[in-house]
Amino acid sequence: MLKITRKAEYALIALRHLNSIKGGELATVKEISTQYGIPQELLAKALQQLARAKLIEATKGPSGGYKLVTDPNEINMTKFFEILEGPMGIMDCYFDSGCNQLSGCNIRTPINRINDSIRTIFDKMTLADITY
Amino acid sequence: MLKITRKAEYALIALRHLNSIKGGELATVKEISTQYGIPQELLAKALQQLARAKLIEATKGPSGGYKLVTDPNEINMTKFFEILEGPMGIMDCYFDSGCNQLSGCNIRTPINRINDSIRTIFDKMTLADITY
DNA sequence: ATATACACGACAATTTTAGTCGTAAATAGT
DNA sequence: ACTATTTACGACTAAAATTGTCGTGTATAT
Repeated sequence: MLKITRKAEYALIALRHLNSIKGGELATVKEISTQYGIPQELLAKALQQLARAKLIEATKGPSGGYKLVTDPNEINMTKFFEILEGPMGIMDCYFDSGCNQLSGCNIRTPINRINDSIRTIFDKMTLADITY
Repeated sequence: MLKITRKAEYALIALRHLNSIKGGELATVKEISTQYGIPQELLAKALQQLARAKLIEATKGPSGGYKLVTDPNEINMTKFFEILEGPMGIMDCYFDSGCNQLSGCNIRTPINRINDSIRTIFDKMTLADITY
């Protein structure tokens, strides 16, 4: 429980990698997947999502690849995870309204407090922090 | 991602229910599952786990049921969740050693920081807090 | 005895996650 | 123009985890 997905894990490794390389340099999916032992296609999908969200930028063709185009201080982990996985909450009722409890849920309020605490942690932590 | 399981959710509802009833009174699985619209067998399993861990106590036979036998202030959420779900970490490498990254994982340290932060939240939160 | 309630392993169904494949589009180099 | 490289992306399959069910057994109050 409370696990992050591999896709998110892979994406985080890749982001950190992109953050570590110099200015305008690009890294390809192939390079990254080989270097860290990550399934190429799965990583590709994750990076495509990050590219759609404008965190990174793609260049197609030979000598293409990805580069980071957002200030690492601006990329917090809530945003990052929600790009890849959708809404982040320990229970769906944090976002959804469709709850089929019969006589009223007795834990919604405390669950939401836990959720808020976790979100705060992820809000505060940026890619820059992940880089040390 | 970062979801808790239904079993844990159900168990939390039940625990809170047990905490809300007076002193020596018992509540049966059937009562609780009916009242909150929870699958009976699944709730039964969760409560059996909590009973094995001595958080609650079972009485068999007619007029039997469960009651809380641990101070709600002593039941923190880390303990609670780990009874039901095993080790709590956003990535397995927080506990396992079997990691098949090739050239060394570049995110282990920050991941562990996140883990520690989350565990701290759950450590601090007890069943008593869940009760308001 | 009987009905009630917990104990528990085995099983089945469902959902989610992980990973693969095929095809298309852009582009650099020749 | 052709080729090799690289991203884009939907469809698909495989694997794993979660969720829910069933059958059987044990304890016990009446």
